[in-house]
Amino acid sequence: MNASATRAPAKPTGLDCRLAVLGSDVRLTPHRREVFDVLASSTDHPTAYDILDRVKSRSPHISLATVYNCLEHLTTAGLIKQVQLERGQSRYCANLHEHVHFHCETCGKVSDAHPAADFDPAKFWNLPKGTKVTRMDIAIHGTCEACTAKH
Amino acid sequence: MNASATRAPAKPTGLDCRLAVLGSDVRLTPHRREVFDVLASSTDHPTAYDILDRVKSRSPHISLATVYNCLEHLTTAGLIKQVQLERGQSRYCANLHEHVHFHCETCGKVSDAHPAADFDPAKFWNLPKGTKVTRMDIAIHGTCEACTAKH
DNA sequence: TTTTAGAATTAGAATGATTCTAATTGCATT
DNA sequence: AATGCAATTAGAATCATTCTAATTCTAAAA
Repeated sequence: MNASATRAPAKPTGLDCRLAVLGSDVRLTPHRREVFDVLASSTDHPTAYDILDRVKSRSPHISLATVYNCLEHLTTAGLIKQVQLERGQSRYCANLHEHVHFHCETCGKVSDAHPAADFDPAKFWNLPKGTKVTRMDIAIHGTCEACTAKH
Repeated sequence: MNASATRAPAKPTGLDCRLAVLGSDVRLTPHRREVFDVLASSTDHPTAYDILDRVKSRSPHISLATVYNCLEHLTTAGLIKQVQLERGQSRYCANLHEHVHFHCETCGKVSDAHPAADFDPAKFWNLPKGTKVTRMDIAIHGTCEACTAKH
């Protein structure tokens, strides 16, 4: 799957440098870096197409296939998260803090909400003993502040 | 969208009977009833194809399009819920109680988990004042009891 | 340096799930 | 019995994504 699996680990020089975050192991090629940067500077949970549009301003020739490829590698490496709020397009987000997604059904915007410090979600559901939790996807749908105000 | 919008409400006789649950308003045609019954007697969160297979034992000529159509009407009426656990096929469920979905990443099974009585999810996330919550989708991914035991 | 092998990138084809379309059938009031 | 809308159907179309095969790039080996 990655270089280190099929040959001796390369010395990280040039493109082969890796982001040593969270045990990730991705070659940070220019495109992957751009996709990551776009996401890191976005708070609106863009779709693959949104990301393509934004990256194109720097790399006009990047293809949709490459965007998907970059997103897959960055997701696998744990640098970004894929978010499935409804059927159809996936959205992506670079906020790695524990958070939930609020989706406004009126204006369509998606924002992050962070849990209170003492929130321990697992204990609120009666999961059978022995169940292991690896991740939770929590999506809250409703009407955001601004849309509620406009009533 | 439904009959009552375009003509005077019909007296509920024959196929035109409606399920007076939760303010819903669906014509309960034989196919819709079968789709609903299949779902009501399933705990495994079947996909549209799964439902097609099961309904076919009673109605061999039912088409996939009709299954989708029935699912849409039942969902709109609030009689069933559409569940999006991962990208790809949607799943459906007739459990209308407040619950979350546990998805075992090892065996793929999906089960319901019910929250503790004192669970008030909204207060755990710092949503801006004025935000209205209409529904929450909570999916927990991990390893189920049985798969953990097999280790 | 040149070579070479594996990755990355690309355009376009293929896939999978769902939605749409147009034609047909069925039901319930006129 | 006639009429009109809703339900059903098969198949086409669509959408998002994944796959394929060809090309280009990169970094270690020679």
